[in-house]
Amino acid sequence: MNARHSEGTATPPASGERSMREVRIVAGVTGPIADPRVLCPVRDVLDRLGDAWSVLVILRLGDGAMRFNALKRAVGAISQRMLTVTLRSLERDGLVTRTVFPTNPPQVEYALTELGASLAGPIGALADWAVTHRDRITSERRRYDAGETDRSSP
Amino acid sequence: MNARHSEGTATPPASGERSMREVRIVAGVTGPIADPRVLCPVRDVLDRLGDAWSVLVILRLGDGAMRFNALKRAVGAISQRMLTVTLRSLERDGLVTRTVFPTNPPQVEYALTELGASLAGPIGALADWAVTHRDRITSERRRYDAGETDRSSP
DNA sequence: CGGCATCCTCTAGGATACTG
DNA sequence: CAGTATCCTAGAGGATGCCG
Repeated sequence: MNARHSEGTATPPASGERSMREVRIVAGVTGPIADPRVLCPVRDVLDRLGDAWSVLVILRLGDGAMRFNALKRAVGAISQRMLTVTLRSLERDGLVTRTVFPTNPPQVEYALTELGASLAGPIGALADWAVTHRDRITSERRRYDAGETDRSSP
Repeated sequence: MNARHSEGTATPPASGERSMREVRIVAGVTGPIADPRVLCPVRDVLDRLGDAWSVLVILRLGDGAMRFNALKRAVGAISQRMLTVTLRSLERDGLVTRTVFPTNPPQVEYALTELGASLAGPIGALADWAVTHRDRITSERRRYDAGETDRSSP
């Protein structure tokens, strides 16, 4: 057999949870999208947080202001270039402040703005979901990879 | 002057909100990261949702099961290839089901699983944040781009 | 209708080296 | 210390064409 069944048709609105439909409306996804980069608030945020390092940097700055190299060590495998690029873009969006102390050698401190700190909510929601469901996803993934022959053999 | 001040040092824990530090612990970001793709739950989810189309597809499927081409039309500017790729990977993670009806011509229906539907929470949180702060970000961005000369001229 | 397979492009991002 | 500049590669993703 080639078809995989389950759920049939619907999206269960779940018990006390928010409906995906409601979220779609809030997200402004009501018609076809011309360009994935425009007109969708959720995509805006994901463009902002979806890159490899932004969230890791934000989480580190959540503990308080840090200087460039300390931040680099704390984050880990990030390259100097990417830390610079990431911080610039976070600064541009008003999520992070950059303060230069004209000492010698120079000291530069980065810190979350209130706007940046307010991301704790959304990021926390993602973290909770991830922690709750990661085992499930891992097993689903294994199952899928195991039954791969279903797709090619009749 | 070259330094931009604000906030000084700390991350305000805000009124009744969640602290970024707590989120960091939940996210498992307690030591330096060797590879951004491993050991951080939040990064796992963002790798999953951060691409250009996944969330848009998920939001569409939130209204109920859809066939391939209907979904393609609904989403908009997505290419056939990327819709296929996105759906495969969502299916692999157990977020979406794929049901083949052996009619002629063939019909294939996609639907959210319960696991996929449970993303309404986190995605909703992102959407709310985005809608609330998008104007602020836009203006911050404009302000930054305007004062750009500060960085190069002494 | 619902796909693969192929080709081609463009960007994210690492490595390295130099500076105020 | 905290960058900037340059070079280079891998992978994301569009366009196109063929197939059951």
